[in-house]
Formats: sequence, C-alpha cells, structure tokens
Amino acid sequence: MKRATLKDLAKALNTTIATVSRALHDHPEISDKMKERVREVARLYDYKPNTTALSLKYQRSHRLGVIFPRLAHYYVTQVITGMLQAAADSGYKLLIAESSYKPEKELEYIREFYELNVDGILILPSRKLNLHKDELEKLINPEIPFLVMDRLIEFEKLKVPTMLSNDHIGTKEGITHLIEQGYKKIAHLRGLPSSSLANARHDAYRETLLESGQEYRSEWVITCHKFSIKEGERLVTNLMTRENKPDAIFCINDIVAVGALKAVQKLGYKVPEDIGILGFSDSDLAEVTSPALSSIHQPGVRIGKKSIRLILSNINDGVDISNKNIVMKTRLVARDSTLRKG
Amino acid sequence: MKRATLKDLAKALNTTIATVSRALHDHPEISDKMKERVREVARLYDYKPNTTALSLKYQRSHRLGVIFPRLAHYYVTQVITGMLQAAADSGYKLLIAESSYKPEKELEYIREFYELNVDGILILPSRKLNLHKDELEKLINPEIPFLVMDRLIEFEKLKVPTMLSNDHIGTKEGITHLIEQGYKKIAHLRGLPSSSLANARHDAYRETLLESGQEYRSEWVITCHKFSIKEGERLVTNLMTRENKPDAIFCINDIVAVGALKAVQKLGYKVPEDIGILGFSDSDLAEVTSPALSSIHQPGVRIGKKSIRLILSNINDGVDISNKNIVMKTRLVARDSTLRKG
DNA sequence: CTCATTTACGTAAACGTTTACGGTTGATAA
DNA sequence: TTATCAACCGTAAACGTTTACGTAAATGAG
Repeated sequence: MKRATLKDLAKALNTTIATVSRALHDHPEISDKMKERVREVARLYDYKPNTTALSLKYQRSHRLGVIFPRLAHYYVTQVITGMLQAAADSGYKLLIAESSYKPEKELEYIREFYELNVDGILILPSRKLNLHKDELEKLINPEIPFLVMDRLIEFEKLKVPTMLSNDHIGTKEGITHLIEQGYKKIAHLRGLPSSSLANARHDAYRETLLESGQEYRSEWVITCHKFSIKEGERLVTNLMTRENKPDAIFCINDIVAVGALKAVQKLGYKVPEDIGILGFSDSDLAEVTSPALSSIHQPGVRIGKKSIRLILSNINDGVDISNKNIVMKTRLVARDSTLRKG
Repeated sequence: MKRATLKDLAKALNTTIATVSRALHDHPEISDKMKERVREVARLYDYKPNTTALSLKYQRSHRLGVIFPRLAHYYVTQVITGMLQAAADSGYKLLIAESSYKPEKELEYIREFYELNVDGILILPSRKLNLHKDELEKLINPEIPFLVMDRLIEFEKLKVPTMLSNDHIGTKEGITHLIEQGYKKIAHLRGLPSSSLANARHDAYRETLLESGQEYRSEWVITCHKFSIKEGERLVTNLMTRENKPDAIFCINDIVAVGALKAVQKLGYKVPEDIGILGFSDSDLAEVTSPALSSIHQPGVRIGKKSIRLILSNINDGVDISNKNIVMKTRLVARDSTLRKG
C-alpha cells in the first residue's frame, strides 16, 4: 500500500538500489536486460521517486516562497495567478504566506521560508517594511534569490532585483486623458507619503498638471489611510462640499475610486458629465460600477509570470539578476467614468 | 556563510552529531555543561534544523496541498485566506495549484502533491471533475487525508470528508426575503445541471416558491454557462423583453447578478422598485454596484479555517474524519437591490 | 577492593536518493 | 597462457536528522 522505494524494487529484483537507480536513469553501465526488468517492476509497483529525498540530496526544493500583504485583493490574485502559471511551466510549486501588512510577519515568513529551503523568495512588501530595512537586509541570504515587487526598498550594500509597474507613465497617461476630456480642476486622493508607490503616482500627477499648464493645488490632494470604499466616500463628500470644487478625481486605487463615485453621485453630480473619476489598477470592480470606472491597468498576471521567470533564470541558469530592475508597462483603460461624449 | 549543520557544530565542539542533537533537545543523558557548550555554539553559528531532513526522517512535510479552479474569485481568495491563517497557527504551509476548471489538471496536481509528500490535500473541485470520478477514486491515497469542498462527489467505496456551505437554507432565506419584499414573479439564473451546487440552489428556489404558494415557471429559469457579466446582461435582456416578465431575479452568483442589474437598468427599470436582484456569495462586488447588491453570504474565511482544522485533526491527532460532512451556515445580506422602502 | 549501577557520550542505522569507486566476470589480444 | 580491458554490478558515502544500542568512566554499595 505504501509508496514503493528503490529498496523495495531492489529486494523484488534481488539486486541493489544502486543498480535500480541507475537502470531507471538509463545509465550506460547497466545491461539492457536488467533495465527492462527494473522498468517492469517499477511500473508494477508504481514507483515514484521521493522528492523529499531528492531535495535533501540536491539541496533544491523546487519550491518558491511568496509573501503578500493580503490575498483578497484583485491585483494580488492576478500576480499570483501569473506566478502559478509560470511556476507550473517549470515544475515549481509556490508556498504562500499572508503578512496582513505587518512587517514582523513579513520578516518572520522570510525566516520560515529559508528554514523550509525554498529556492527563492518573492515579496510584495507592505509599506511599513521599509521601517525594518536594516533588519531585512541582515536577514536576506545572498545565496537565495530575493525579488522585491511593486515597491522600492533601498538597501545599504545589498543589491536586490525589483519588479515594478510603471506608475509614473501610467499616471501621466491617465491625467493627460482627463485633461483631454476637458477636465480642468483635477483632484487627487493619494496614499501615504511613506509609500514609494503613492509618491510615484502623486509626483506624476503633479508633473502632468504643471506640464500642461494646469495649476497644482495642495488642497485638492487628500491623503487616504484606510483605502476603503467608506473612506473614499467620506473624503470626497468632504472635498465636494468645499468652496472650490474639482471637476475630476484621480484616485490611488479602484476601491477608493468606488467610494468617490458613490459620494459624488449621492451629491447629485453626473459622472462623467459633471465630474470624472479615474481609478488605478483596473481591478474587477471597475467593470461593475455604473458608470464603469476608468482605471490604469497594471498587468498583474504578466508581472507574476515575469517575476517567476526572472527568479528561475537565476536559480536554474545562474543568471545574475541582482541588478535587474524590471518596469512593466501600464495601460489606460478609459471607461464611462471619464469619457465625455461631447 | 552556508547554513550550519549538526556536523559543523560537532566539529567545532570536537564531539559527535548525536551529542549535539541530544543536547539541543535537552536530552537527560547529556551533562548540563555539555548542553551549555552546545547551545553556545548553536547560537554562534545560528543553527537551524534542516526541515527537509526532518521531513525525510519523519515522513511528515508540514505542508498541505490546495487545488482550486481559479484564484481570482473573491470566494476562493476568502477560503484560502482562512486556510492560511489556520495553517499558520499550526505551523503548516500551503502549496497551491490552479486547475483552470480542467479535470485533467486537477488529477495531475493531486498526483504531484502526493509526490511532493504533502500531509493532506484540500480541493475545490471543478464541476467536471465528477466525470472523472472513477479515476479520482483510484488515485486517492487513503493514507493521506483528502477533503472535498463546495461540491459533492459520491464515490463507490471511498469515504471522503466534505465541507459545504448550506446553499439550500441560504437560498430559501433569500427567496423568502424576496417574497416578503413583495416580489411575486421571481426568475432564476441558474448554473449547469451537472453541478451539485447549481442544483442545490435551484431546488431550494423551486421548493420555496411552491411552499409559499407561488408558481414555479420553467421559462423563468435560465441556465448560465460562462458566468460573466456579459452573459448575465445578455440573458436578462432577453428575459426582460419577453411577454411575461419577472419582477425579481435570483442569480447563481454575484457576477451574473451584476450583469442582470446592468441589463434591467439599461432597459429603464428601477431597482429595487420595479425589479429586485439577488446574488449569491456576497463577494466584494456586492457593495460596489448601485444600488448595492443583496446577496447570500458564504463564510469563505471560516470555511477555509475550519477545513484546515479538520484535516489537521486527522493528521496530528489521528481523528477519523472520513465520514465528516460539515455544512456551514450562510447568511442573507439584504442590501438595496432588494429592499423596497414601502 | 570488587562488582553493579549510573552517568555521559559515541557508533551506527534509518529515512530515500545519487554516484564515485571497487570488484567480478568473461572476452580479447599478445 | 596471461595480462588487458570492457561490461556489468555491488559497496559505501553523502545530503541532515533522530535514536536504539553499545561502551567507557565514574560512582556507589557491599
């Protein structure tokens, strides 16, 4: 009933495990007759090599560890879906861990992954991991490839590869689109200033405004903390009852954009006629709202695939990836929330 | 630089690996002096036991395999999130695999997981896996716990535990709610008849209608195949341009419900006044639509947690779970798409 | 002082592989 | 006839653990 081992086959054939192993590997020093006999009983016993023993032998687990803050976000699932596909293509499996945005957990899972002998680690870090940069740098084992995704973490001496999406260009495209659609007073619901991601989007927002001769008003830049629909609603309701109202809102992500949309609609504004709403990430929510939400698409699946291929190029082909900083293209998806007919 | 092993410690202490191992395990036959010396160098070398070697030794990997049709579905991410939490609490890690609804892949991943020495397998099967029931039954290793989730698969001789949500009662609550809100002509966008899940929801729908004296009209039961927003839109547009129109639509899931909502709104109906829309699963989409979508909540996170605890009770405590068929409560979440003010 | 017992540690097998090295058989060549 | 060599297979070490068993020295009782 139990899984057959080389020892079982050897006993059945009245030979040794060495011969069995070699026969199964088509070793030239084994006679054809013996090979046939071995293959026969191997079939009979449904022999499958024990991967744990192989891992021990070769110090290779064919497993990669992935750490993310929260699985239940569309972008994260897209990235992991891509990872799963690329990993499956190469015979690798993924070990996953959710950090719940807690840096302590992120560090702990990295430690655990090392103990579990993963062949590589990919992390979508939380914003706060930057605060533990030094500890992280000490923790990282240079022998095991370590890929940082989505955010930038600058280390003292260590070189780690990164995989980002081009938020800068993406945002510029988005804001340019708003301007082209005739919006003249564009507000921004941004993320925390400690987030490289939020800063990239905000800076591109400001840059585009100034380049096209629009004014950048700091009172139209509101910082989100919780990134929920409710928060978006609250902040935008507040924003739209002020003296000087914007006529478009660029949101740090789709969730907040949904809140913004609900808020302006509740206040009686028409979208996109009176007010334009632009999200970021192009999640599955974007097609669900009415009007459908314009958003800047991040190619999660492709990012996931590329990350795995990158890290495997190091593991399997020894390619030095330590100074690879891949930036993936984003793409504006203009839907009804910003498309003025006239 | 490399990870220290017992051998390294033994060499440094001029003793044997047996002594080192025992000292680290606080074995009584090791002197306190020796224990101190060992612990000292273990700290110094930052010794961590090699989990692969332990797996080989104890034939336990502390890994569980999870197979699902598609990660990018809210319910699936909720289940896996729950699994991750419960697994982390017990020091287990999850290996994940996406079947893309293909039974061949499901079977293949089960095989792979066995080869990878997982301690247990949890599967959210595709509908079509039922067609390969016999092959699956032959494949399943009774030594390794195997938990089937969401769907029922009836085997010839094998007893496998299942984890379902109570779609029957959930649906009855939902339909009863529609009736209480005054809807009198309730249609149903159902799933394929080969799906036990779709059948459970449909049967409960019919049962509730008949019990409350409403008529069950087969022309108001439409079968979905692709479960997309577009399909929901198409089917409902078609349904609502017929002679005899329903005044409420119970949808097999939230995606289809979103399509239904868009369709009726495009046709000029008011929701919930003219038409009520009820979804299933209570995904994150439900709060995004306007009006917000009523839906029947499936406790994905709790289901995930409970599944892991169940399978671990077998693995770690030897509890026989082969005839456990756990059914989790659903809960109606009535939002604006079915709540008539009057 | 001697024998039994405890204390404290070493040896080796086991988990399942791969593979360098050694050894036996038979055939071939000098 | 004997050295040479190929063909074929076995032995054992290695990956990193744990642990049953063996054994030496130290301790205790008589």
